Amino acid sequence: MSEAQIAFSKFDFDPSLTLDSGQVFRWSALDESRREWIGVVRQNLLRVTKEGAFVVGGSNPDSELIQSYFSFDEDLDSIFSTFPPDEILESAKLQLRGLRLLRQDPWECLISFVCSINCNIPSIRLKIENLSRRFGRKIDTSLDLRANAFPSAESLAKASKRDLLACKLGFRWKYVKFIARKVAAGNLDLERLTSVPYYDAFPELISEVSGKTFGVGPKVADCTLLYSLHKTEAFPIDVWILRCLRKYYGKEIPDNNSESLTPKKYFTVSDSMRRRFGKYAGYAQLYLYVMMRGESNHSM
DNA sequence: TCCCAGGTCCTAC
DNA sequence: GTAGGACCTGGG
Repeated sequence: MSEAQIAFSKFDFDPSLTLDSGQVFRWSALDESRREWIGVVRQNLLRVTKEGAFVVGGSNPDSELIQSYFSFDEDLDSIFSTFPPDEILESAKLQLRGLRLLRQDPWECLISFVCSINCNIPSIRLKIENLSRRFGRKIDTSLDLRANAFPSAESLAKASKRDLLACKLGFRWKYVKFIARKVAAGNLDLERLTSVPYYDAFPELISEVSGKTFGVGPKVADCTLLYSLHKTEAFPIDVWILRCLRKYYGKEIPDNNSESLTPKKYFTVSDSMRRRFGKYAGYAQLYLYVMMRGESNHSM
């Protein structure tokens, strides 16, 4: 095994909770104990435990990249101390100690959540794996397994409908291709959004064709902003969070009995949660989401 | 065989 | 603005 790039001992970190939280789809547990995980981070293959990360394939990333990926620059207790008194969140914090928000590659994250549209988690993973195997660069590793980096925007922009369908993208193929072309052409600069405030970055991510949105709606945009660009004000609303809010924060949800989530309602609910939880609302979202999945025992 | 899934688009009001 | 249906496809 390679030497540890970075030791995690001084950080509040639970690999199982973090890497199987639904914010990322490229990690697998190496055994039943779920203590060791293997996954792709940009061009590298990493083995991760509670104690540290080991590079087992690809180039040699500096430890800053890994620190940043796990957001070790942020202290979870300090973040929770910014929330208003909240029994539900306090309970989630106790249950989910060591769950961290990641800083993924924004391009991969965006396409991953496009792949998530009307899909369950195993199916999302399959799509991302298929795309990587077919279009991504192979990662050299001494381990007895195959690993590929996530494909570039250029390679997906050039991909044919036939090839994208072969990756089991279904109707999402046209969204992926459209967004890939936009990024490859330089009309959407995701890295630049790192330094752009949440409210300005959000509309830039919503892709449009002649005035109409196409492929990236508010949920996918918010997931990308939160899980990769680290806009912690983002509060993605999906069916699980909606169920959670109805159950615990019912008063803040307009027309509480309707299942549908119109764009206007999305912003109303999301903004209301941003006002409630503040600058780190996205951390609250992550904890509430994982708690809800755990309650229903329906994850994976 | 049928039903559902970390949404989004389209159409008809 | 809003509700309701369609959408590819793998897995229960």
